[in-house]
Amino acid sequence: MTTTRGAGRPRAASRALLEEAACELFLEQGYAATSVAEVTMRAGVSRSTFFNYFDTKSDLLWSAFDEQVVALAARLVAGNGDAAAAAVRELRVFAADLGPDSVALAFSQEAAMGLGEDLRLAAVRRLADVRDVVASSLRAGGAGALAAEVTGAALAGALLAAVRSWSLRGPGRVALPDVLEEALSALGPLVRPASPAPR
Amino acid sequence: MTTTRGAGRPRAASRALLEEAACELFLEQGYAATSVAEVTMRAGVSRSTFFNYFDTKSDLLWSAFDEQVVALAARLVAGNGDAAAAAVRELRVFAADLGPDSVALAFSQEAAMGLGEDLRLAAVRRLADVRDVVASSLRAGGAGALAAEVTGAALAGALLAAVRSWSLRGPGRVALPDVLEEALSALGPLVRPASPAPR
DNA sequence: TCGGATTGTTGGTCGCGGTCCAAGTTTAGG
DNA sequence: CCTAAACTTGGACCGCGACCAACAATCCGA
Repeated sequence: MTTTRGAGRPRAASRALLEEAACELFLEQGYAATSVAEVTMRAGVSRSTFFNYFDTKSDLLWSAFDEQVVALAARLVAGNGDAAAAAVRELRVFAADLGPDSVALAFSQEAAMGLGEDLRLAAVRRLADVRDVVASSLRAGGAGALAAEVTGAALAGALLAAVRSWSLRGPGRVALPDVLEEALSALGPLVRPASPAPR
Repeated sequence: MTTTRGAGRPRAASRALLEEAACELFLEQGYAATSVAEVTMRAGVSRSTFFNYFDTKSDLLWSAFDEQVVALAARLVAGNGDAAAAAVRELRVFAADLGPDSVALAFSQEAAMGLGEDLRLAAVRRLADVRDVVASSLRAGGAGALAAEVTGAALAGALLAAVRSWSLRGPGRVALPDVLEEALSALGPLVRPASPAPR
């Protein structure tokens, strides 16, 4: 615990290494048809090692997104002022910070082949993650449990729909924050008061 | 192909049988700690047979809910008038028709032990089901894909939050439609215009 | 220079969910 | 009575994820 790296064997594998190998294989054969074992084969690493870096196969596609989720959670614990407004605001920086990484791959696969149930489930799991993070923040802000969960689900649904639409149109063609604004506007006046014209 | 049931062996092992056995075991040992094999053992049926009646272990808890989802989908294909209003309206009959069945068990388990990731995933899968059904209906009604998905997610989120809250307070103590109204009201003016004061 | 202590990697085993299939059993109907 | 349809069964199979005891590489202090 000195500063950066104490004693010990240096890491032979890395998340990035596994993600690259996985992306190649997913593009070649699709997500469902690729096993964790194959990924680790190509990465030149044992299967056991995989689970030192990821909890789940689907984390390979969503790791960038998941990072943003924990960052969002961290930002929301320090909630000041209107919790709902804060949630919307922080959701916007979520969108701004999320790069066109492997997340897009998840949905591009959905476009190519009829989205496997696995992918659908992995995506909606993230929706629940965001919903719970937001709901928890709203509850801390004094909202009732039911209202907090509903609002969280609505906002999370907007975020995920935005990410999906953004990925499908090909990231780069549009900016995620813009798509998110469009998604939020579909939520109607629920969120409008919090956004003084996003420009 | 005469009228209703052609020749053949009648279904001896009914869904109800499996559901009952499952409920017992879930109450005894919890959902995660109960395997499909155990359920079929108690039901006096082979494991293979289980998958003739259910696609997934979690279907045991959610079969009543799933029925309402297909009913909802059926009702929404015949969409007349404002699709969004119709969605809200049909969501209300969804809530009215959903009895306090095994659905409640899913969430009561969540209350007892710290909800397993399995349960959480099963629940959010239903959210996605409802979202997609609603979104599909809205798209058919002329809404854009993004807006349809967002609205669907918001409404589905409200429904699931309502079902959860209703189950946790113990069904019977409150009526699901009432809880749903409360959940919808958290969505704000998005849905208000469609409900001319429910009762 | 040597021996821990620490940190990662490996192979292996295990249980479970879910799929598939070929064979067997029960029923309706000609 | 025979056949064809509907259903059940056992078994094999695969992949995910958990777990664990051994092994390897590195750092650090004596």
